[in-house]
Amino acid sequence: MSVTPRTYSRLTEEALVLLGKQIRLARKRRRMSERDLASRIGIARSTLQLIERGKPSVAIGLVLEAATLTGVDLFVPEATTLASQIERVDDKLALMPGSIRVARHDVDDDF
Amino acid sequence: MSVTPRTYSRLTEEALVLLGKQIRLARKRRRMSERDLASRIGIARSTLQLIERGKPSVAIGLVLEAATLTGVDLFVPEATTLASQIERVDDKLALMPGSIRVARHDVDDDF
DNA sequence: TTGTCATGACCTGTTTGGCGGTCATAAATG
DNA sequence: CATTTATGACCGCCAAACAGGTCATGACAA
Repeated sequence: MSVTPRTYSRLTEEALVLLGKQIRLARKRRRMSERDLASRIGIARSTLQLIERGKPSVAIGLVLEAATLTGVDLFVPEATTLASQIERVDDKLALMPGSIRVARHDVDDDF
Repeated sequence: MSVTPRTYSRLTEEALVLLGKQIRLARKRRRMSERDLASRIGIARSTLQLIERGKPSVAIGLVLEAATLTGVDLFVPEATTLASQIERVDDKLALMPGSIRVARHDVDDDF
């Protein structure tokens, strides 16, 4: 008993709640009922309720699917496509060492 | 058998892959090994690997936690706090009808 | 008002995600 | 070079997510 219920950072929880509320708002803007959107995504209505409530345990794919189907943009504030962003990150990743060792004396950087 | 393996929209899959790669890059920037970051988040290394690979089935809370702990900003490109954004969405939600009915003749709007 | 339907909050059974482990390979260090 | 460690890719197990209902309440339409 008493299984230490995983904790999340404040930022994570807020982001989750915000995303859920945005989806809920977008759904209503499009005049879709919970049942409508849920069946459109291919999930149960109970799951959509968890998503709109911002529950951390929901599979991220289902949440993003709800977001895209309601027109909530995840990232991409502007015109840049996701694919191009992936390429940019890939380029940067290629410049990084293949595996990471512990720093000898000092800690991390972030410059 | 053959249980129709759930499909995701292109946008969802790309967003997932991008996010995973960004986390991976940020982790390396901070010179953390998979083991380091995983234990810091409180998850198994195998789970972090799924996150960095962009698997849709991972719990969204774990992914966002990995993002925040590595310094990848989800939304909020600027200074606006998440809490203030939540309030703004709440205000808009308050103006929406409590329940959504089907449109009489035509479909949705998006104005 | 009355009828209809959306929502909120449950609950149960089945499925599957996440954990913890192993092993081989790759890559960094000395 | 040799040594050490990170990474990639597996696998089995068990708790938990998700599906799919039910019911009460509330909100819309007519």
